[in-house]
Amino acid sequence: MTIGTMESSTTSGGRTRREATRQKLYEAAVTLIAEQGFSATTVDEIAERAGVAKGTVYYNFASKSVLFEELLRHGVGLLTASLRQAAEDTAQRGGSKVDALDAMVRAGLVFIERYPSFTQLYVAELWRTNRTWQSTLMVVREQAVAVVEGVLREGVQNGEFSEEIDVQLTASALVGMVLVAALDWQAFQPERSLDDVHAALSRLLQGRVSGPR
Amino acid sequence: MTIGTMESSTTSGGRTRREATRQKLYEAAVTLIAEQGFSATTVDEIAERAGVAKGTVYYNFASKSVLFEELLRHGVGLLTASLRQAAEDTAQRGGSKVDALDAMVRAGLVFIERYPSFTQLYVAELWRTNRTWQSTLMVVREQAVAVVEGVLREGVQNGEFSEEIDVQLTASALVGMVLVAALDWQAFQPERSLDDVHAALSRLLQGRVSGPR
DNA sequence: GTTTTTGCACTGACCAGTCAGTTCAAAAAG
DNA sequence: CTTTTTGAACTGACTGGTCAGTGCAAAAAC
Repeated sequence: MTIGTMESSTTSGGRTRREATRQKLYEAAVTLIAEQGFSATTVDEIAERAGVAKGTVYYNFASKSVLFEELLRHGVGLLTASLRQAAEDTAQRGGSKVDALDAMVRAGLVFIERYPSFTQLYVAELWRTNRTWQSTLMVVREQAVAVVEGVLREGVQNGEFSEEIDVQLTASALVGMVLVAALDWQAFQPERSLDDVHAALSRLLQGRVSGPR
Repeated sequence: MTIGTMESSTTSGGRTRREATRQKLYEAAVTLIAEQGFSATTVDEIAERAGVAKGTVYYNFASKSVLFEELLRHGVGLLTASLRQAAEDTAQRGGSKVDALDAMVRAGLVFIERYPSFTQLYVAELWRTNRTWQSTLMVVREQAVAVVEGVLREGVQNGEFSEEIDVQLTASALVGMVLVAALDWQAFQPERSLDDVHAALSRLLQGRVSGPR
């Protein structure tokens, strides 16, 4: 995706070049902001890491905040698509709703393994208040959680889940479970395999924690 | 602060006033940093919110970072104590390990309800890298998670939990479950009662999600 | 008399955003 | 095929402002 950048290609000029620059800026920004936070990250740093002049940042994005917001939108878009895909695939394969949740847990882990910095940054900003990009975060959160809530609701309807479960809270809790477990995995035991982590979470998800019954 | 005495250890007077000022500064800082993040929060703001002169901040703390670090230590100390208490009480009452976990979930919720800003701020900083207070965060995280891990381990030993569970990961996941559910609760449905939220999480914890038996 | 707080002026570093100027590939003209 | 023009993309020095931290004399608290 980012490689190459040999010109040619494209029908009408320059478009490709710009896209490549934006991509480089996203990648630079995501790492730096994950490490240091938004305010502590300077535009100069982002430009330098992307191998681009500062002016280029402002040629491509209206401001530092706008760059960040577009980054958020882009990233959560990827996650949401992936979760939806997982749920759909399970349904088509005739799997149960628990299977769907399990597949989504895995999709979440895959995402976090692939984009750890983005995840870090997202978590760090999500519950802040008074920030300009607050609304962007909300919208984007809504989308992702809605997928989980959808599966839970369907499960309640078809009798697979108890009618007494609190869909909203349970969805939050599940997201939190995966999020924190995955971040800890990446931060403190990155050598472990995804399957390994997934197995542990599966067990928890399916209530197979208590002893041999 | 440099060498020697200066620490005349005023038994009655001085201690209290200073302590009160520090407390005011903690409270001001915790709110502001939770809302805006560390870097975006200025020392002038903290002083103003605490109703104190800027010089006082520097009389009481060596720097902005030090103020923040001591804040972290102080806050997590409270949480850890509370979790330990919950586990202990359950044990003394002869409850099972699941009961202990459940009690700890509740203790966590109580803490977050009481100190939502601190929790926000903590989550926002925990997985960052390259920060000066990184080590403080780690130590402090270790303490809290260790309490949960302890209970899980005891549960495995006495046969209440499966031997196959991954203690470390499961502990992370449980912490994440409570953390995210509680933050969402505070942020998006603050009108709900603690009992309500606790009930929903209990259900999840005890695997009573799947249908009517 | 000692500790703590105040108020305020000051400094030096740092940083978001700007803008006049440069680059260069492709289109138009010759 | 060669030369000229065009304009989108990019550059980096510069500006105006902000902020952590200092210094200190005087007041307040103890």
